[in-house]
Amino acid sequence: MFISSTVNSLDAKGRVSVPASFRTQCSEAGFNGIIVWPSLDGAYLEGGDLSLLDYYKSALDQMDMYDPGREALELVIFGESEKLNFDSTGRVSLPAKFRDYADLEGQVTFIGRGRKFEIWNSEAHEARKSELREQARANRHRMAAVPPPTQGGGS
Amino acid sequence: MFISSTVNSLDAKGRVSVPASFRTQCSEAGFNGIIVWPSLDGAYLEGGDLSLLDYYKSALDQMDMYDPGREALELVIFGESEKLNFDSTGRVSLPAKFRDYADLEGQVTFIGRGRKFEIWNSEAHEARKSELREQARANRHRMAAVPPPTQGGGS
DNA sequence: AGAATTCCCACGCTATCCCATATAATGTCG
DNA sequence: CGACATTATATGGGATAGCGTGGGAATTCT
Repeated sequence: MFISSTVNSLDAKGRVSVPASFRTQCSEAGFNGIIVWPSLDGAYLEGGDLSLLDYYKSALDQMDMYDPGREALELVIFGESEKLNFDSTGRVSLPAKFRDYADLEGQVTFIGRGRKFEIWNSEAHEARKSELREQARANRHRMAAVPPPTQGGGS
Repeated sequence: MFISSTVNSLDAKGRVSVPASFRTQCSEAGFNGIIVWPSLDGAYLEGGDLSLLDYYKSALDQMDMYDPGREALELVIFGESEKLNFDSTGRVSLPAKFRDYADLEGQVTFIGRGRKFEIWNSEAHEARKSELREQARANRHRMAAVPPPTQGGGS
């Protein structure tokens, strides 16, 4: 799982170090790099490991082959994603189109989100943080309805 | 899987470079080139590697041998397709009928779609992009019902 | 023979590789 | 318990190889 946030810097060549914990995550999934795409929900990037694409592929394979919705999803999910390899020191180089889309320069923030993660312009992410916390407060009661874990010492 | 989009240019001789990642895809499938045909849905081309024809063949084999629909599908899918070899630098030359059909000249865009890919006049594709994203947003909830991938050690 | 296509080589750009350095985290030993 | 050594991580820059592109020569087809 991708957890925690890290701020790293984007250099003049468009390269950025992927947080070490994310890297081991991804390598274990079978591809020495990350999958990145522009988010559908705002000016930021989303990313994950290779298993995510397999996940989408099986999900889409269950839809009718010529469902227009499926076609649009395929084009956006596969067409706008990029496979970015790690270099020997664990960096990826972000294509210009991605940097433009998410307004990335200087400091960028990686935010773990479980199965995937987000990449933000650090300032932009700071700006939305307080609003996010409010929204989390307002919604937290909605996630109570889960059976408790089997006994064990809940610490 | 065919993922990511690339803009390449069509030269005066009707040649265009196939994106490198697509090329390795195709070569691994056993044919040093691509399969291309005019789309049934609009003024653009679709393409894939050799395995795609097998895929369609099995799909068609499940229909009744003398189903008129099957005949039409066979004629369109197999009859309109062309195998285009890569030259030594990874280009294919698009036949005039394809260039005309998809209005290709100057810049063309290859868009990965998982099992296959699309080839568009770059301007035409840019024009439909925002609509595609909207459609993807509207449909993404429909693909939620899939068991998660068998990822590495679930912690 | 003419036209079109395919093959081949050369160029420029960009991304990738590789090494060096800086900073932080961890471990070890007095 | 604190000072130092060692490892892991992040960053910067120069060298190199890969990719896309253009044009000429050889080949094929009609």
